[in-house]
Amino acid sequence: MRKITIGEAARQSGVKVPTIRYYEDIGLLAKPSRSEGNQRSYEPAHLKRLAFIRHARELGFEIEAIRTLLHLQDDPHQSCASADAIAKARLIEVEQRIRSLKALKAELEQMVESCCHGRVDQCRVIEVLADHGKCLHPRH
Amino acid sequence: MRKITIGEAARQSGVKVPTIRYYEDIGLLAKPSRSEGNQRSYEPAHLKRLAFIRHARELGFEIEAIRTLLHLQDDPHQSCASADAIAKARLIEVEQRIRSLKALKAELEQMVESCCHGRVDQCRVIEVLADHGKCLHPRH
DNA sequence: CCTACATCCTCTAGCGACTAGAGGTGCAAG
DNA sequence: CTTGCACCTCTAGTCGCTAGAGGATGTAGG
Repeated sequence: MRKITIGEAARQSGVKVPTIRYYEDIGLLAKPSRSEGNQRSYEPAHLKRLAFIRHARELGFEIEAIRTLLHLQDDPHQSCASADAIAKARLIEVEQRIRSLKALKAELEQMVESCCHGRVDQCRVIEVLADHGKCLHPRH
Repeated sequence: MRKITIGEAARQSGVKVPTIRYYEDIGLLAKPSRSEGNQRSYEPAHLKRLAFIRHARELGFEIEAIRTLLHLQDDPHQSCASADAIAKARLIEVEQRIRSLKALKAELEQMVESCCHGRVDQCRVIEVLADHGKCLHPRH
């Protein structure tokens, strides 16, 4: 049998040991069997699950979304419309976030460029922060 | 005198009432005087401060960075190098975040496009999540 | 067999930046 | 005078972990 310890599972999956225990606590990862000395003993199925979770987290999916995706994966006869919807929602979020970060970037660039490199009372950085009206775009 | 209640300060600054109290708790906003009935009573200086804080939060500065920026603002003879450094650091963060979100966006687009719109067992969305190797870029 | 040491166990508390709710008081209009 | 909103304090919850205490287990070398 190819059972491994939590430390080894962490190494192979790239998910930290306390995080693996946390995922078990919140019911995202099935409880593994235990060794005689009460140590967790993981099987390949757990590792697959961890890889899935890690990948989804890297893509910014929330835990609850991942829970749904895992349920979908477990029931392969279901329509994948829900998975599609979750991914699309995430895509829209990411697109919005990029747009708003780009606006921020422009604002910050302007702030930094116009910094007087002198004393605070002439500093554009502080000034712009104090007065939203001095921004490039009134809404960001 | 132009003293206002916390509710009015919230309306004028766009910062929610509990958040204003929270800023007071953590020492970001000076304690206002109180009315006879123990209600907070804000002056224009508080509103300016709140506007500054709100604007900085919108630009994604952390509370501790804002604390530093506020200290700088209070001492206008200081060099603005620190303010400059804080803004530059934030700019770099934002640029990195944009880059990584763009990579995510590409990944998600591919996932969504290749969704079979059928059953889960043929679904690319689930499949890609389960297998990082199917990503556009091995590192995202 | 003993010792050292890494790794494991459970449990609680902390992070940042709020947000929600309970239970009570103040205040202004009808 | 009562209704009803806005205010007060306090505690606890959110998300997704992370850190640390205090103890048990497992393994490698002597």
